[in-house]
Parts: sequence; C-alpha cells; structure tokens
Amino acid sequence: MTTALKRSKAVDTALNQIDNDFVKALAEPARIQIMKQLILLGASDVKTLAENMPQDRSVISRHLSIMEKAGILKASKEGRHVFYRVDGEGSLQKSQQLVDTIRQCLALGCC
Amino acid sequence: MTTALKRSKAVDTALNQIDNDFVKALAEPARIQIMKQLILLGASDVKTLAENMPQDRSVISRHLSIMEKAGILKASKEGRHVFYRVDGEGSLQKSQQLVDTIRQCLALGCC
DNA sequence: TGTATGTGTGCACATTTATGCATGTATGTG
DNA sequence: CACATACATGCATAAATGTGCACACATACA
Repeated sequence: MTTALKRSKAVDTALNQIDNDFVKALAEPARIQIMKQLILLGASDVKTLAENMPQDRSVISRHLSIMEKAGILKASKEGRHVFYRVDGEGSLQKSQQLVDTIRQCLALGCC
Repeated sequence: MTTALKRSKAVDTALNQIDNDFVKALAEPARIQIMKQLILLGASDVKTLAENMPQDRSVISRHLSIMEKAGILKASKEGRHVFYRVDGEGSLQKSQQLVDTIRQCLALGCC
C-alpha cells in the first residue's frame, strides 16, 4: 500500500470520528437554551423546562431526546417525571474528540 | 446582584461563545468530505474538488463559502482560480473554544 | 376506581437547508 | 477582439428539520 493511500485512509478514519449527531445537536439555538437552563438548575423535568421556553412542551421533549442521544444529556425517570441533566463527562468527551480529530487531520495534512 | 443572577449571566456568556456557524458547518457530511480532500491535497480549486464529489460545482462553491465564513477554510484567488485550504489555526481555535465553553459551564453548574 | 398530571409520539405544516440549472462576471488564451 | 474557462449567484425544487396540536400511555392522587 502506498503512503498516499495510507494517509488517505488515516484522514478518513480521523474525520469519521466526528460525531454528526453531536454537532447537529449543538447547531440548534433552542437546544443551547435548554442546555443553559439545565446547567443552572442542575436537573429539571420537561414541563419546567418548557415553561421557560417559547416552544411547545412536545417540542422541548423532542429536543431533549435528541440531546440525550447525542450524549449531551442524561435522563432519569422518577414517577411521572423525567429529569434531564447535562452529561458533563459525555459532553466533554465528545467536544474534546473534535479537537483531537482536527489535530490528527492537520498532522496528516500534506503542507 | 445576587450570586444566582451572576451565575446565570456567566453561563449565558459562556454558551454565547458557541459559534453557531462553526458547528453548523461541521454538521453537514458533504462538507466533511470536502474537508477530507483539502487535507489530502493541501489546497485545491473549486473545479477539482467538485470533480471528486457527486454534487454540482455550484453546490461545492456554496459549501466552501460556508466553511470559509465559519473559520474552517481560507480562500486565495489566483487568476481565474480560487484556491481553498484548511485554516488549521482557525479550526483548532474554534473547536478548542467549544471544549473551553463546556468546561466553563460545568464549573458553573449547580451540582 | 375515576381524575388529574407528566411524557412521548403521530400527524400536518412552516421554516430552513441542500441541490441543480441557468446566467453573469472575471480572467486567461487564441 | 472573440472564445473558453473558473467561479459565484439568482432562481426553483427537493429534502431535512423545527414546530404545534391532538392523542395515547403511564403514574400519582382523591
């Protein structure tokens, strides 16, 4: 295998580590607002979060689901309520992964 | 000013530093593919990049413009050609900024 | 058991975004 | 000066995504 091909595969492997769900989750301002509330409150249920947002409860519920699947939030059901909180470890890991990926790519760059 | 309000403003300031254009630019797989080519080629014009992508040249041109505005790429015009290359410093700065923001938020969290 | 409350989901709709074609502009070439 | 090439942009269309309403389900409470 040529070195050029090896480098191509290495760049491919690096960029494939970019978590599309994670960056997409951060690309929506409404979800950042939810994140802000959760940082301040520590944990909160859907209803409380929705009361401080212009969107409908169902919309907030969906945003929370998206952020949970992206590794930004964690959910815990308590009775009727579902409490969401920021997954600090997950969020940090995912964001740091992005930095690492870019560093790897730059190291693999041809100039 | 209460400490709670101070904390609220601090979280707000921190999260406002998330560059929406940057994360949005990374949220599109086609743009990641372009990035891959640019890392391997070092620099390339629009036509060459488009030849290795299924999309039309005009589409690639727009993606390049979006990434440039997001601080991921740099453009340099040479005659008829416009060469794009990865802005390593900018990309690293933006991604590291995301990590820093999340760290700040977690430090400001109530639990 | 009946009633109220908290969540998530199906559905329809609005907004955003990606895409391709046609065109205009700028630059190089004969 | 024609002519070709490279690029960006206006426009229309398709796909993706955010949004709200209605409803079903689960759980707490009287």
